[in-house]
Amino acid sequence: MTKAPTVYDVAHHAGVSIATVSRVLSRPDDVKPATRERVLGSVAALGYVPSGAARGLAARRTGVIGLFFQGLDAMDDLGDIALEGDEASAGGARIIRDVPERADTRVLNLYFDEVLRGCELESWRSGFSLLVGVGRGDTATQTVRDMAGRVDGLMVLAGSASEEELAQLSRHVPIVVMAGPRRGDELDHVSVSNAEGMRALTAHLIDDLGARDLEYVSGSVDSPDDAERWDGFVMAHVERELSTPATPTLRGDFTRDGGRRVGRELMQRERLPRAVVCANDQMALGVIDAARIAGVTVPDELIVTGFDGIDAGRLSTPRLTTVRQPMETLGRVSVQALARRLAEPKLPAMSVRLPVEVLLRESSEPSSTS
Amino acid sequence: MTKAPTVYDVAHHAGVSIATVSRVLSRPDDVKPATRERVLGSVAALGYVPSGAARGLAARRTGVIGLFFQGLDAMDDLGDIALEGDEASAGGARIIRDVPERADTRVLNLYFDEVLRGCELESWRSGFSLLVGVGRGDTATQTVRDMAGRVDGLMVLAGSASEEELAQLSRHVPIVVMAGPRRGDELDHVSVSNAEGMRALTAHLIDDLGARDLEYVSGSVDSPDDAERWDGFVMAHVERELSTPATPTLRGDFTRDGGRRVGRELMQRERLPRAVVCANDQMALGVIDAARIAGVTVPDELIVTGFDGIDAGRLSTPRLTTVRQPMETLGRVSVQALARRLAEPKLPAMSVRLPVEVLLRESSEPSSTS
DNA sequence: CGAAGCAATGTATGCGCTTACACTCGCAAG
DNA sequence: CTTGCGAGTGTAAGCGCATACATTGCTTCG
Repeated sequence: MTKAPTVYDVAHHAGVSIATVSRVLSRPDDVKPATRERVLGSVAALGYVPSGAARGLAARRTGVIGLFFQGLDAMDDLGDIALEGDEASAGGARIIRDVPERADTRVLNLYFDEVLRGCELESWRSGFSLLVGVGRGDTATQTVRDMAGRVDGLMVLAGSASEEELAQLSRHVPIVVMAGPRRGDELDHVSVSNAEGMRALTAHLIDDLGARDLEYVSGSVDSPDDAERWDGFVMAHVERELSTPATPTLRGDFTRDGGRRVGRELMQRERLPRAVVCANDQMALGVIDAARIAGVTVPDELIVTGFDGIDAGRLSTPRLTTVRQPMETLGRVSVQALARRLAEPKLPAMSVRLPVEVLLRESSEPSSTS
Repeated sequence: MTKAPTVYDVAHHAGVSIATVSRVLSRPDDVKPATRERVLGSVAALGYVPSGAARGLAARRTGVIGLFFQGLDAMDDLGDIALEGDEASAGGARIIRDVPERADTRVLNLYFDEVLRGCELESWRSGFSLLVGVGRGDTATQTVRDMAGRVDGLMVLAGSASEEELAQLSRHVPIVVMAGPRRGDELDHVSVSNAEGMRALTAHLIDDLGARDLEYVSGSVDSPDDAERWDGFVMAHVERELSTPATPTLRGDFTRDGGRRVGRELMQRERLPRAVVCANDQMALGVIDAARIAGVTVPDELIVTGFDGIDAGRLSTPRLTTVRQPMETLGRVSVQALARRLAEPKLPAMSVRLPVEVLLRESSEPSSTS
């Protein structure tokens, strides 16, 4: 934490000019081996660490790409965590009998975790560092602009920023929109076959399992993902000349609790639908919770399906039939798209649509499979 | 993507000097309201985005903190993902009958996901951006130095970088070591009560459940976490004047597959131990897999316990008894520690030790609880 | 033996901002 | 009518690096 050495210090120590130091660090082959070794020796001796800011400023690129997304709702009511005093705090272990009913207070955002992991992975492979930013409420605009000012390229999860905002920012840095519908813009898009997946799943329920009365549980009116899934649901019906309401009748909020609530409402009906098709896995798990409490067996009395393919659905009982999104792949491909755009800025805008997998599991399948 | 406007452009457009523009953006109150509005108008009109690099260089702080960790093993053999052509690729949906036995090829690193989430959360709350970097093999040193050069502070997951490396880097930026044992260094540490937790769990198995012969499954010789957990295991034995081997006899590799392998070996013994205490959850789940295949019931014939408290253990059947680490809290507290260090650089090195929770669930408890 | 060419290194400029300091007012106090 | 002062703004000096261009010292070839 003393004053950090700079190129000048290293140059002086090694008896060369700063240009040579810079070259040793960026294009070592342009320097005579003897000098190179000497410079590297000085670097090590002084503990020199190049300033990313100065480097970025001079070179006009930073080697950092950004990932911006909307924060979790739960972030709002997040308490402070006391940072203990200067001395080591006690630590310790508490024993808890963890019965299944204990409320799960943890904030889960499994969807995004996987996307993030894909981004990390691919950033590493491509030699970029990854700057992760979450926006929340009114600071969101500020945050995303700030990020745009310090990265070479930006990936934005659909819905995290307004289109105008993105359009403006895209004049500074290339932007890849993730998991959103392709708009009439010039941005690069990487998305997922939401409609296709939901359509295929719905078709399976109708054609193969003979279900006729299906209910759709939506997560949020604003979510473009949800809208596309609903479209797929409707499409499968229309193709078979079956009718659906104009808009989803059951509304959750993408959370397990929301699913439970919707499930409870459903269980009070005098007649259950054959299948409940949920816009995501968490809500589906919630519906299954409600069914279990009401003594309704899944899938015999009620088929429940989800969307996303999170781990929790693979580990639940019964395991959840779902449409698995390639979330990690989404992250990876987005980074690749960005890398490509950076390499060739004048390519026309591209739009990649990733295929999904409909995973048939016990929450929908006849028990023979189990 | 045209040439980006700079302070000069904004200043000219608003008819002020660049200093005023800068002030409007950093300390708005120092500027007369009328001028401020005019400048903000120009900013909006030009779509000005300040350069993070220039800002960081001039101000000597960037508002970015870094999180560095060792990459996943699976990163090595990671195939390429084809980025489709310029036109929209087909997308689509494939239907798959997902029987339970299907291999789980996904790379899980649930542990780190939660720490990362905690860091994100708290960074956002503290007004920092988070730069995430993974190191892998020989590029690790390069990566971490690079990060050190562009952040105000750095959090390093224990074991991701050598102590000398950290000592050197800490002369440039404050460093917080996460989840590692406190060394005799001047770095700030945030860690978790590994030994305490394992000791409490082991004591419970011995005292309350009457287990006498316990086996410990270690994950890696190099892991300081593992070493501490082993210490706790031994401690509980020593306190009761029971003996243990000098070093763990069963070795997994922290993966579920590794746990399965160890489990298979165990199942071939003529006499099973009463309990298998695993150094993490994934291995414990693998051991349970092996037990199920061998027809051994958990917990009646064999008690299995894990460590970490990942979701998969909460959702498994039977649910896994484990020691839950406050991983998200670990991330959050680390950010706080760093923020505090940045605010008051000359504070003495601090060491925070977070408490853990021993979660008793059905993989260890008599079935009456179930 | 001299000119040309090349490899290796040095010199000097500027990237876009922050900030110490200088400066200009307008106004209250002397 | 000065002087002093503070609010508001401008001037200018870097921050630490990359890089275009200049320079140097060799080698090579005519």
